[in-house]
Amino acid sequence: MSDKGKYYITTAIAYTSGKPHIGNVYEIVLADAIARYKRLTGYDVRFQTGTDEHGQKVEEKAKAAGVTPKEFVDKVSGEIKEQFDVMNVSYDKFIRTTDPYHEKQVQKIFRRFYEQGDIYKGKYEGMYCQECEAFYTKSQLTEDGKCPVCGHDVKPMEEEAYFFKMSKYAPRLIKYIEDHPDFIQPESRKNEMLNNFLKPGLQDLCVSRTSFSWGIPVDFDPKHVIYVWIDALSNYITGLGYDADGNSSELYKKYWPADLHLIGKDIVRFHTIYWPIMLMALGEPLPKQVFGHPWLLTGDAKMSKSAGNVIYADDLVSLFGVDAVRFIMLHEMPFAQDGHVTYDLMIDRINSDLANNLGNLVNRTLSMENKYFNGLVSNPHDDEPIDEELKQAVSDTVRLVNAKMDELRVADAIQLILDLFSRCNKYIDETMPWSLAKDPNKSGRLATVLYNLLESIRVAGVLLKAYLPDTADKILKSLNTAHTDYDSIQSFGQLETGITITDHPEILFARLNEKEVMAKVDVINARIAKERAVQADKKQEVTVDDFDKLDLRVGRVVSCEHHPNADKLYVLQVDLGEDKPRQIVSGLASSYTPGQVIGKNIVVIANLKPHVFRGVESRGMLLAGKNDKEIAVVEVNGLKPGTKIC
RNA sequence: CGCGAGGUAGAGCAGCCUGGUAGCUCGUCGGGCCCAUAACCCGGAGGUCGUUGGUUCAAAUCCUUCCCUCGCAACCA
Repeated sequence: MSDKGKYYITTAIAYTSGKPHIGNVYEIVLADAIARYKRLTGYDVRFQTGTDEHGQKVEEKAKAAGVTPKEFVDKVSGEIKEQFDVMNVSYDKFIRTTDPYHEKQVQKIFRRFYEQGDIYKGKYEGMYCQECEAFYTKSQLTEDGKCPVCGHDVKPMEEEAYFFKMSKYAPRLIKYIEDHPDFIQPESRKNEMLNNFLKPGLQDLCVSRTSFSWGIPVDFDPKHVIYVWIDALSNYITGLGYDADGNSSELYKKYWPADLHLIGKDIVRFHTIYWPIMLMALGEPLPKQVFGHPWLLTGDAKMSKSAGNVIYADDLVSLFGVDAVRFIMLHEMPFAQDGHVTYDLMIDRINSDLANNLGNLVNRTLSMENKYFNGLVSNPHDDEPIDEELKQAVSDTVRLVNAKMDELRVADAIQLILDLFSRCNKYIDETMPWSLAKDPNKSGRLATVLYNLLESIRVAGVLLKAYLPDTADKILKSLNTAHTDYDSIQSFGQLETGITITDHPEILFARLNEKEVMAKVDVINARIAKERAVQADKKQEVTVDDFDKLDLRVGRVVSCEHHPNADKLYVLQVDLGEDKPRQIVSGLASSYTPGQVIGKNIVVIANLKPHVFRGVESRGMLLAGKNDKEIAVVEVNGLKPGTKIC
């Protein structure tokens, strides 16, 4: 096979805050399909993924779990790797930001930026509001210099931090982006970056923190830890063996710059602005392309544990098998728009595309070859004009798949292969082999027809290696062919004659019964709900004294209006049996109309410290149950306003 | 008027950049076939392409009005 040179592809590294769901895993599978395709077509591919393990969130989660941060990330990084591995992903390197080599290089990189003047020690200045315990910039304050939220006085406070001078490199970056139209994909994101961030002017980026300690320390100023940007983004080069002192590895020299950074659309900014600028500061070449892929959603909602719609890769694999899950992930995702999956849809697609179209085609073809020729492949070239259409479809598919993959349109590429299987099914109807078999004089024609089918299947099988590797192997193995590389599908007719195919055609994808699958899904969902409940209950124990501090009262809602300045808030007047009603601001707008709230007998925390929400004071808080979708207020009936609750 | 995406047959989507008889998959109805995993092949029904106005010989496609949905931001103590 011709050597087309190197191809370095990376995914974003996954943050070790918990077990990743299929939305997270999708990115790795997409990268895997691209990596496998590039390998198939003759590139020397290196594919890197890994985990991002530092930061405040990890520190807090570890504390809550009662383990050290390192113990915590060791566990979660392992879980993440399992989720990747279960998808049969062919990465060459799994990097962790806690790897000693990475940590050392990040320190060196940071120091180098500092020494060459790109990073300076500065002060994070802000106006601090004690009431809100929050920082505000001067421009955020009210006209008379008060806190924009609560209206109290603020005082200047400063915190020491290191900053990266982003603006220095901005003109070069703008030129680079404009000169390389393919650098940011899809193109809409390119405009977003230029118009929203680069052209208005870049702010210097704060690159260190003192507020937590789980991170790589600045070696010359150890009370600072290096913040996520420099730490996480550097993985793309440290994973190859980059050395900031100039002793980079051969691997690095061979593979850098990256040909493709595959990332989620939410972090395009970091990869197309901060990362390139860091590379400029290091004097290293920029990645050739950054692709911000869309999201994989369940139903029409983003996956989240609290919403109860999480789906994990290992569960799906246990239900459908690896290749079916890979197929769903790769095929159901549009190029630039979020993809939606549900169990219904998955069952539907697996049945129609994989079982009926692909699986059945292979099965019926192999069966006929066995039945009519004992599996012995021959090609007497008893050709007819109709065959040309099939052969044309085969060579078109090879060519078009390549074109789609060049544009990273993986779903379209897979669809082309499915269309080829479909064309083969049609060819069977056109030629009617069972009918040829009845006439001994047409044996040559029959053999030719079956040869054309087997060869078409072989070509499709080779192409499938990138997307459904196990299935591709099964197909090619059952044909017993030795011709399985990309060169062998450049012209029709490379399938050997004289070979014997398997006499036990395997069912590649069994048809799924929706009821059976959904029963299993219920079991899985119950398990996930239980896991969630266990986690949610993990609050610190309190004493009766703690509870007694709360003054809970029955209140009757007298009126309810929209907050003048906030969509989700209502302003309620609540009768608590006092002289006059209390004003309470509450976030009920997403679940109730004002009319539904008025007249309700609710529970209010009467002694909560007053708080101002966007200019409206709230004196108390009402109790309500809440998940990601809806809110339901706690109601009591038959008690007078003001009644104490204990 | 905070930023962005989208509204095309019962469902899910393509087409829009580069105007020219509206397409795909699933479902549905009818037919064919029997090699195969009740599968495969053919055909039908079903859409005034969210709304208003405009440009044009011609608009799903370009411009414009309004409506709706979904992300993000703000805000939900």
